[in-house]
Parts: sequence; C-alpha cells; structure tokens
Amino acid sequence: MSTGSIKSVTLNEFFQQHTTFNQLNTLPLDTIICGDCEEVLRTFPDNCIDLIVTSPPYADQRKKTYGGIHPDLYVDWFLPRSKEFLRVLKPEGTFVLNIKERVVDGERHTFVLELILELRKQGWLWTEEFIWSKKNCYPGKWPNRFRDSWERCLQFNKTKKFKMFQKAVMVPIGGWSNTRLKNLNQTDLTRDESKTKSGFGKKIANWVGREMVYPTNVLNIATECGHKNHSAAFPVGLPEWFIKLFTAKDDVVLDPFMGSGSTAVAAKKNTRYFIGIDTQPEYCKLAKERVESPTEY
Amino acid sequence: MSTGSIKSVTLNEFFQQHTTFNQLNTLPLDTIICGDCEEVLRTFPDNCIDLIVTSPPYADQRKKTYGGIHPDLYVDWFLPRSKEFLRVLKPEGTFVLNIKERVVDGERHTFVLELILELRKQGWLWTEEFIWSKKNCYPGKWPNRFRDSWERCLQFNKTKKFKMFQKAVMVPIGGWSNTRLKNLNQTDLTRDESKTKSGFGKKIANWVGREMVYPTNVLNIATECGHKNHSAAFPVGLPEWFIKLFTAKDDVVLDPFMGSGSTAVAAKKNTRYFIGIDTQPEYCKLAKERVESPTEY
DNA sequence: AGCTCTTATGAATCATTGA
DNA sequence: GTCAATGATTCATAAGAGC
Repeated sequence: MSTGSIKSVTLNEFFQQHTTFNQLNTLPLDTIICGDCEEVLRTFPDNCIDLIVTSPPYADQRKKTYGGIHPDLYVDWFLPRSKEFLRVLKPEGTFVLNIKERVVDGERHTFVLELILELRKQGWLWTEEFIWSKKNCYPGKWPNRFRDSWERCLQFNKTKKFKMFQKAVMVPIGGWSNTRLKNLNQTDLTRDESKTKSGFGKKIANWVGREMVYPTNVLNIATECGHKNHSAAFPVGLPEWFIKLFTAKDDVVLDPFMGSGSTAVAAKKNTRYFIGIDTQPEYCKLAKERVESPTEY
Repeated sequence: MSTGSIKSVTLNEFFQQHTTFNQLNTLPLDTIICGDCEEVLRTFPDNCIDLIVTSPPYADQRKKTYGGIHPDLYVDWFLPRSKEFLRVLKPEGTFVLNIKERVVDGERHTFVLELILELRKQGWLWTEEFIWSKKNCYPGKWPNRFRDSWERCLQFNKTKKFKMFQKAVMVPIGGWSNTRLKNLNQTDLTRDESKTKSGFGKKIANWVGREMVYPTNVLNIATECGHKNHSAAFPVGLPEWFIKLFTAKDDVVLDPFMGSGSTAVAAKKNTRYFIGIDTQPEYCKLAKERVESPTEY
C-alpha cells in the first residue's frame, strides 16, 4: 500500500502554517505535530474530527519519567485537554480512551473512576467500556496480586446519535454452527421465548447460512512486543478496531497523545486521514518513520 | 463427597438461636438465614469472617422486579450493608463484589464507580479489579452497542496484609495449551488478532518446562446454563476461584446476597464453612436443596 | 459403564409497532 | 401520549438420548 507523504512539523512551524490553515479552512491532514495537544487543538475549528483514539501517558508516581503525570494530579491535568477534544469532535464522532489505573500503595488508584465522572460533568456521554484483554502477556506473580492482563477502552460521545459501522468488525461464526445447524427441529424454526420474560427469544433458523457474527465488548488482542525499535504499548490492532467501527473511509482520526504512532499507522492502513500530536520530538520522528515504513502494513 | 446437614432458618428462628450463639461464641456455620443481611449481620461479632463473596441484586430500573434497586439509589442502599461487612470481616480477610452497571438512557450508569469511591471512604482498600469474561454470553447487537460479555469482580480488603493462596489457583501450562489446541476451531484461528507469537519471546523462557503457572486478573468462565431447576446467574466456578485464592480449609465464607446459593455450593465443595443470607424464602429453599444435592459436586 | 450425538438454555437493550 | 409487546442476536456447557 502507498502511504503518501507524511508531514511532521514543530509547534513553531505549525503556528506559521496555521494562518494559512485557517484561511483555507483545511485541516493539517496526515500531519504529525510536535507540541502539547491542548495548545495545538485550540487552533482547530469546532466539529472537525470524526474519531479520537488515544492512549495517554499513564499516571506515574515517578515525576521524572516522560509523560509521567502523578495519579493525584491526573484528572486536573486531563480535563483542559478533553475540553478541547469535546470541541473539535464532530457531534456524531466518538472519543476512545485507552487507560488503566496503576497500583499505588497496594491499591488500585481511583483517578480513572474520577476522570469518568468528571468527563460526564464536562458534557461527555459515557457510552461504553470495552475491555482489552491481552492474550499473550507472560505469566507474572507478586506477593498479593497476579499479572494485570487487561485495560479499559472507554467510549465517550457528544450525542446519542453517533456513527457506528458494526459490520466492519464482524467476525467469523463459531464452530458450534457446523453441528448445531445441520438438522433443525420445530422449536428451532420458531421463536423460542425466554422463561425469564426478559423479552429475549431465540430462533435457531436465523443462523443458517450465516458466516459472520457481531463481536462483544471484550477485545482479545495480543500486545505488540519485541517489535523493531519502539516499545509500543498500544498495538496497531487496537486503534484499528475502533477506526473500523467508528469511521468511514477518508474520515479524520486524531490521536492527541500519539506516542510511537500506532493510531496513525492504523488510520493510514485503513485509508483514513490522521492527525497526530505529541510533545516529544523523538516520538514524532519515530511515528513518522513508522507511518512511512512499508513493513507496518 | 459428604455434604453433612445444612441448617436453614427464618429471621425469627435465627434471633431465637442468636442468644445461644452469642453465649457459646460460635457462628451459625453452614447455615442459610432468611432475612436482610444488614439486620442479620448486626448480631454477628467483629472479625469473624474470612471471605465475603457475593453478587448482589443488580441495579434495575423496573422497581417491581425482585431485588431491583434503582441505579440512582443503589449506593445509599449498599453502604449500610457494606459497613456491616467491614465489621464482621477478619483483618486479613477479603471482600469480593461481583457487579456490573447497566445501560440507562444510552449510557453506562456510574453507580458502580461511585460505589467504589464511597467504599474507600468507608474504610475499604480497593485492592484489585478482576474481569469475569463470559465465554458463552448470549447473542446481542443493538444499533449502538454490542453484547456486554464481562462483569467486574472487585476485590476489597481491610488491610494490606490479607491472606492469599496463589498456588491454589495455578493453571497447568501444558493443560492450557493442550485443551486450547484440542478445541482449536475456525473461530480461534481467525479471531486471533495476534499475527506473531512474538510475545512469547524473552521472559517466557523462565516458564518453559514448568508444569503450573499463575493465572491473570482476567477470568474466562462460562455462565451456568442448562442446569436443572435453578437459574444461577452466578456460576459456581466464579466464587470457587476466589474461595480457593483467599481462604484455607475450614475457613468461613459469607454470601450476604446468596440467591440460588452458588457461593454456598462452592464453599462446601472445597471444605469451607459457609453462611448464606437472602431475603427471599424461595431462594433460601433452593440454596439449601442445591447445597445438599450430590449432583452439584 | 462409557462414549458420542443432540438439545436446551442463559444478569440485555433499543427501535418499532400495537394497545 | 404513554406503556407494553415484539424482533434482532452466540456459543459453551451439561443434561439426556442413543448405542
């Protein structure tokens, strides 16, 4: 697949282009911008982004680490940025936040719970929580906990009428159908009502000839480790699944905390435009290389 | 296995026995008590329970349904009960809460998040969140969401030094791969997003040759269906896993919202004492039958 | 008894239609 | 208008039947 030319600009360069950008009323598509997303996004018009998928710097007690925001300060740090996300997102767009609280002093920290509550106060709808279950994490053991093998993928929306292309993420039907659907009896042919009066009923005959079914809200995706240069905590398959589900071809995908650029790679791979923002020049450089590298596709 | 004699008492009968119980300083072991857990537990001494595992009535908008607590009132309904849980639990004991918020008006309701925050204010430590991924959840697809196939199992503790028997829940590494390969069907092959087995590269080498490995904090357990008389939403395997992990033989397991008695069955099956409480006489009767039935073991 | 094959069943949500 | 009924939608597990 041809990846075209990728732009990568510093914040200064971006602000120089920005006058033009406003005059032409065009977005800096397929561009990597080096800067703080809050500052960068303030120059964007309202309602211009179809999907925001991001895995922000995780809360970290060690203040020196790149991107390490102290858990106690995380919500206050996040909210001014999510305010810009809310403004630039189209009404029918979606914001997917991949996040997981870490253990602080033997307890799960509560900043993610508090963040969800605050985001709702900010105007977001908390539509769904998907679970990213990491299939291939190696065994681990601590005195009082096991390997943490899952992360939250929180879905937020501006309105209840958001875009969703469910067929794009359908999966092959399970092996059960081969045997079950061979010979059908009378109850299989009619709708069999649930005894719990839930309104649920099943009609086995509906499944005959079906090859694809809808997935659930648990995503089984392997972590991407041992990759070439970068240590991408965010495997391309994760943003890719949400890009397929929530955007159409040529839609605009934003990752305000781009890191090594998995979202950008996933967007290009699926013929969507991307805008990636990161404060660290080395990550911007790495992301540009990855998006332009044919080995990613 | 011999199940012994199971007691089942009404609240009145329980209060008659209760004088004796206090005098003898013994707990009503292997007893099913019909009443509200808050009222019942107030008669219990402090620090007498090793493990509380429960799946309380879920929040429900339909007020008529049994156990249906309105989501907006759920936290206020729960807190006086969890206050008693905190009092009766031993310092080294654990409280496992299986719960999941439902969709209200297109959004995930926030009462579970609020409950976690309030439980911490009440004095609980929020140690961990396990995910129960339901392998065989029934179908579902709506205009803007997929099937909800997971629930939270929240671990709370009184102190950081809680009992944990990690070896009791180890999984055979060979067995895992053997059964996995045996059942390998089209679904497994095509749904597996992992393109490379690169994750099994470095540190996995430490585990090669070992017979048993520790599990993660994602539990893959099927819902219990097609069972005889009862419809246990809570499969025995779920409380059983936590009973093995957090208690030793002859420890005392409490389920304050017993329902059809899966926790009681799991406790007896693993030679732990149980105390089950439920407000509904029909559930107390059903639970007694299940615990005494040899077909459950 | 022991094996395979068949069949029943389970914590739901939303738009639409009918009363 | 409000409220209740209806349709859509998987797969693992265990009971039961057949051999």
